[in-house]
Amino acid sequence: MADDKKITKRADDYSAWYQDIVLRAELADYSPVRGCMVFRPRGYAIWENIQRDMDRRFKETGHVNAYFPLMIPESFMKKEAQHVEGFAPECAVVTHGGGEKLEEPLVIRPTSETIIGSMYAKWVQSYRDLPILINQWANVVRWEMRTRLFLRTTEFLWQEGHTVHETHDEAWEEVVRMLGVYRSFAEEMLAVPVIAGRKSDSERFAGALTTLCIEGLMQDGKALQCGTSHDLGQNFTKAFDIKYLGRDGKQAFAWSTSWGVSTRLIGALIMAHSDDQGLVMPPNVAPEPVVIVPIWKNDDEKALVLGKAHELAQALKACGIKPHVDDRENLKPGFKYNEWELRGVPVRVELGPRDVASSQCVLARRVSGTGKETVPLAQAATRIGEVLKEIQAFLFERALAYRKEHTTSVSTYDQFKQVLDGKGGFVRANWDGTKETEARIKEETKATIRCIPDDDHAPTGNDVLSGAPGKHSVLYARAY
RNA sequence: CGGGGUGUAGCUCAGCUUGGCUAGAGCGCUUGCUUCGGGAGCAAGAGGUCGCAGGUUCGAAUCCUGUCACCCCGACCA
Repeated sequence: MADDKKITKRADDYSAWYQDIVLRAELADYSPVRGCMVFRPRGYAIWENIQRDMDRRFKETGHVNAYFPLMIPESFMKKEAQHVEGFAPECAVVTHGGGEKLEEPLVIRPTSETIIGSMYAKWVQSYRDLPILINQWANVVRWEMRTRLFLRTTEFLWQEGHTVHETHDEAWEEVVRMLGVYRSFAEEMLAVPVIAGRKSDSERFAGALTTLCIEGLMQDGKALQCGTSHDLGQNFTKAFDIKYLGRDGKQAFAWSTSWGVSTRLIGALIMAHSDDQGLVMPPNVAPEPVVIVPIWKNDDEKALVLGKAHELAQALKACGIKPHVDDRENLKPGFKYNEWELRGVPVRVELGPRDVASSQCVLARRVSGTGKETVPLAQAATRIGEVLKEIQAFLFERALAYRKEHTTSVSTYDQFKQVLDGKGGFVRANWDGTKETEARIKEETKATIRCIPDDDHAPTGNDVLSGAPGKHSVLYARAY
């Protein structure tokens, strides 16, 4: 009843708010191991929903799943120069096993390009063996100095696609295709609008020629990278000797790609939609899209109301909607309402004796509400289906409006800094294409080039900082 | 690794300055009864080697030394 029921307001302390939401909605918890987190059932359910839909999209684009080992011989990591350099500082290394020191240490995968590359070298002989289109769902470990639940932890879950192609053109097509898959997934399922584009050289994946990405914008005005797709060129195929006999009878190195999204997406979901009342979940990935709260005073009413509640649940299941009947005895309905709101349930159905008597129920929505709505039981399932769609669309539109509001084009460095320190968000500016400018802006403002958007046009103006002719029109932001 | 903070019941914390009797509160938990349409009430109960290790003392949650852990803020990253 006192303050312990409240969660921190976003305006007061955004990080504390985020932490409150994750812990209070029981999505995750801290673990005994520093930097590692526990995915609690409600948080893991979101990941399962993400996996199910994304896996379907991967299969539809011709991919198959496989699984490669957690531990990678240390020497593999060293075969691609930039790759080692990029990942060495954050690798966990196993030095002992079976009570003995290992002859060669094993790296816990921070990503699997190397071990998968070593296998592909065996599997690829001829152009007829290409393309290879494999995805794996796995955990990876990257030693992090500072961690945040879902957004950055030492161990996290993800999927990594690794493909090999005959030509660079085909590989590039794949890179673009998968970024498109990520983009539509983020927008359709997570209701998070994202900007698709290309990373600058300094933000590129260690060992890639080009990294494409989707970037989302959170409610505190900071950007969050939501997925990446890499054109690895022949860097790894040369390092691991992935060669094929071509149509022309000559040996050639293949071209490879990799792409991934992680459980960080759950952090994006939370930060994009939730409010000061708690979690807000888009229906398409919510652990519980619909909760039915039965109301009763005595055993007779309980039997009556619960019976109807389960009937309604059946009707919803028949429509492909997953309902949860909250029949806990010891809690009053009012308490349950508040709890499910904190947990982000999109639609709550209230069903009491008076409703049963008049064959109706009451719908309450977590967002976009115009008060409660009374619906005849016979039409409830259909109506709930409609409301869920409305909420899904509403969340996307609201997030999109926020992003439009928080994307500002600037032509001077003063404006640039003013926007960053003011409303935040994406700042669109011309860039001269040099590392030096990028580094100085990062140094001075903590903003990085999030991406060179797909609609990059030859800029007419000059670089905001250096004043040199602009090469690209890019999006800057402070980022997670 | 630098700066700041915190370790006492499942959670949030009080007690420590000025050592002393059986270590407390609220919430949560268990049992029972009454409640139940927006965070229920009463009653009884369970639950703590006071982060850890030394030291001072007749006596330490409290004082001293050391140590560990975690959180927050800065330098790397999906």
